Amino acid sequence: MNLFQHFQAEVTRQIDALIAEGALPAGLDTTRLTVEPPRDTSHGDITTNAAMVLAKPAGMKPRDIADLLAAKLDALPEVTETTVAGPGFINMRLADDFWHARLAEILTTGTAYGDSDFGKAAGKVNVEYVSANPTGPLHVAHARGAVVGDVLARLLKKAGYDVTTEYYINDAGAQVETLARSAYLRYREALGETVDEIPEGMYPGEYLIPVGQALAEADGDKWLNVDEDTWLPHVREFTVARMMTQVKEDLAALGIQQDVYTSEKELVAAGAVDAVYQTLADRGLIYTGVLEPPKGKPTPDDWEPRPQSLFRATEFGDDIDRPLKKSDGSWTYFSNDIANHLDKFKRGFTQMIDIFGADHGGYVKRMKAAVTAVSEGKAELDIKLCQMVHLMKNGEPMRMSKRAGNFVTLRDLIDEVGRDVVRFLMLTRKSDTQMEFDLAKAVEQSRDNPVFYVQYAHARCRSVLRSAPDELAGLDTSAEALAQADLSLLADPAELDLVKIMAAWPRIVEQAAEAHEPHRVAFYLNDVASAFHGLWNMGKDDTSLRFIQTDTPEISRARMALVQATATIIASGLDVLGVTPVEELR
RNA sequence: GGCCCCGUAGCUCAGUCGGAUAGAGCACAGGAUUCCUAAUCCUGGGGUCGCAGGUUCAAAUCCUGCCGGGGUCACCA
Repeated sequence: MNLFQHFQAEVTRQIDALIAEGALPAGLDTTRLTVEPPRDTSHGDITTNAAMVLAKPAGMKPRDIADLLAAKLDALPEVTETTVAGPGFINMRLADDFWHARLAEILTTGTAYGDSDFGKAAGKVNVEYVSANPTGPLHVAHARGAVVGDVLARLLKKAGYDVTTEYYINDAGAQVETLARSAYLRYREALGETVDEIPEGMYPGEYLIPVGQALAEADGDKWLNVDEDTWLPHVREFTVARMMTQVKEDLAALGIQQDVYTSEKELVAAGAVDAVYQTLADRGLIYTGVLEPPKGKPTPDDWEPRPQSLFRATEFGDDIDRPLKKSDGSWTYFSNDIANHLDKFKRGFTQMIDIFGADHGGYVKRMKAAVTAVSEGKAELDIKLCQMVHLMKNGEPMRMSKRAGNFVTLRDLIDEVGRDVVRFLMLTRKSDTQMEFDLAKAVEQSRDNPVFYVQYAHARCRSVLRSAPDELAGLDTSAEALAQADLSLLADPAELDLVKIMAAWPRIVEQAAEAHEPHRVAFYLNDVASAFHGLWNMGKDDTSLRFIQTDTPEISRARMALVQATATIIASGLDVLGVTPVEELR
């Protein structure tokens, strides 16, 4: 249960009661009313701005409304204390029983705690991420987008959304042809020819050597003495397929497997682009025009003012109208991507989320404009831009050149620090701010390393639970058994504080999902771990606060419930992040 | 020059569809070891929320204009 939502409904009910009594005028709008945790916990457990929101429409002073409402709320069984403070906040303190019930709820629900049907009514959501060109293995630069997209999808699922994850394969266009020509050189090499140097503009990477070998093995010299027109389509298919296999393997190493892979080439071949062009043309959204060269910077050498097919993106909030065809008459990348998004809309997605790198920032407005146009305003596109990640080692920036033998591929990074560490650390910053990723800190076991810090808290919990049966005469530490413990014995403020933080998890899930901000989960887990470590250390100063009290088994049992719940919450959060909780850290 | 993102403590960053006295970690100073270990915790100082206006009961948050950093700017993807 999201307790804040629960009390928001309660506050609204009490307002209705006051209206029925004639104490407040009818017809008040309560949509801006919020029930939240107060900024300062000394103010209470929950707070509402109801009185301030209602003051103007009711034509009353905020404090007067607050006094009326506070008297009503004070009568609720879960509320032990209400105060009116500041400009008209109503602060409430909740009964210990209420918090104990939340603890029991966590234990009986397990890691499903925080699951919600919040997103049920939102319609189908599509999250497209990575979508890297299949011209080579994934680079470290892809790591952030991959993690952000994957965790966002997991988060949305937990919040009740109907989510599909997708990878758009850019297998049309000139770059995959260049890839094919590069692979062809490796193929000739495999058949014994000497290729001194990979020409400028080709892909020189060694990863194409096995591709050439595999092709030679499969087809022998079949493609050796034929025209490019003959071999190119086959070599292209062959190479792209190999590259995509590798991309999928690299993503799998990060724990990512997308639901749907859409091929740009197949969309084009199926006529989807022609169709969307026709649709837009029929609606008068395409015209032939000449674009101005960009101002404020030198005009490109090959600039030629020429008439081209333009999409009226400016009608949907873009800055200029955007070209749909290249000078050779073929579709632009943008055209194909419009077809891609229309295809998603036709498959029933009314909410689309694209995860892009920050270098695609200039593409955002036109794509949103296109989605509005092709869906006639019925679909919504959110684009999350992931800023660059600077790889560091001991505070020194790492040059990521292949020549220096440094890390270049995503796989290298995973091999170096591990999948869980990559996943967690990519979420320790908001996605739209640049971040540094320090390879030394990433594997360090210290407070500096949030992955470790959270895992350590979980391991401590598990450790105590493992040793409890020995020290407490075979105590049953299963969650079901512990939910039956006398939780009223948890009365220390520090213990209750931990419960309160854990009880906030459902709200965190909903809010992070709604905001499309998966990093909030990582920050929340840090808070849970911090509260737990703090409680742990209190037992060092005051042994009566230790979890295991051999002479008072009932207290121990209640505290085991607290520890079990903490492990559960951390595991639940880590599950959203796709990180495995560890049992021990030895 | 246009557009997008960022600007919060010495450093790295949080900050809830606008809410009360703006928070955390690092660093610095001092202190705490029978549960998983001081790999952790506690206490302390530290701020014109880039600048200037505006909107209102209330602005780090929304609007406008500047300053600084990054990205991007027909036909590539």
